Amino acid sequence: MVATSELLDAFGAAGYRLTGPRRALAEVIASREDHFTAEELLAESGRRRLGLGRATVFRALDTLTELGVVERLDLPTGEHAFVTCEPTHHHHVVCSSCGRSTPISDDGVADLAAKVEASTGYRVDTHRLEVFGLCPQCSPES
Amino acid sequence: MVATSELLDAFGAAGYRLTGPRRALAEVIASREDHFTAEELLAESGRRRLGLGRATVFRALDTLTELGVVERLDLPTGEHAFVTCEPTHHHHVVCSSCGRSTPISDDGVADLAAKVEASTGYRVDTHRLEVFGLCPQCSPES
DNA sequence: ATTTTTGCAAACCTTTTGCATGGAA
DNA sequence: TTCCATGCAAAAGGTTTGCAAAAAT
Repeated sequence: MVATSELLDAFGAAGYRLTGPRRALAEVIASREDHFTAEELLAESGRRRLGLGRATVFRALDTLTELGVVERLDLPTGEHAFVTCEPTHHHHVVCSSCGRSTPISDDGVADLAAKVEASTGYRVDTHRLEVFGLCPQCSPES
Repeated sequence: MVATSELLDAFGAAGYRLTGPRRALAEVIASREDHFTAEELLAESGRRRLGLGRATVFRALDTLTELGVVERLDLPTGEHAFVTCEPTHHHHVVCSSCGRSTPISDDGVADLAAKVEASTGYRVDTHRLEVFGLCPQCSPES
């Protein structure tokens, strides 16, 4: 969950132009609070008559991913989805029922990386953690 | 890294038939010590004149994944790859230079899952950790 | 004016499916 | 002999690309 302006600022700060399609897309993304696929954004943009081209959506997602305001997830089903995120958080729990996602701090994971270095001898430089489960709203006893 | 027979046993134990193509594929997989994609197995099977069909490779990988002797990875590049693994280990460090992979015990990760439950209220049921780095052989100072 | 960005459509790549044939049990 | 597994080729997804037109700086 991120404001439209944060997405636009990310484009601006990195020297990308603030075009109509990018503004439109930023709004579509900001209006979602769970994860989304490129195809979903495309469909939504069609519904709202924003007329975004497929290529534009993919290119923008790519850019936003590089800028760190969006992150690509690989769901257990193999689908590629995206979530918006603060540049400092690096992981998410995603609800397997409603798709909502919540950031997790990287602390524990960093420790883990250190352990891995110690036990395997690898020089770790990237990691990706994806946690799936039921969010409080979707839990049976809530 | 896994023996051909382990792969075959997995098929057998689960009630799948031990067919020629499955034997052939098991050997191709066993001969690889790093991760591999479906396409690579296909290419290798072509080179060895094993004549495996594309569908067969995908179906077999799917089955082996369900049986837990193979695991699907999503590399940072977005590629889908597979590694063989013992059914009890659930994570890997993979070398970004040579592709070799080493299993990591799940211990620390399980703790992490508990922390996540506590801090977010999610009921965690699956997680996926992928760690990337340089293996000892590919490290600059080795 | 210059350079980036867009949309379109086609190309691409990977994975899946339908179905008749072949092979295991 | 029965049912599972295979191969083929086509279909289906999802993502990328080339290029001329449009928009931002």
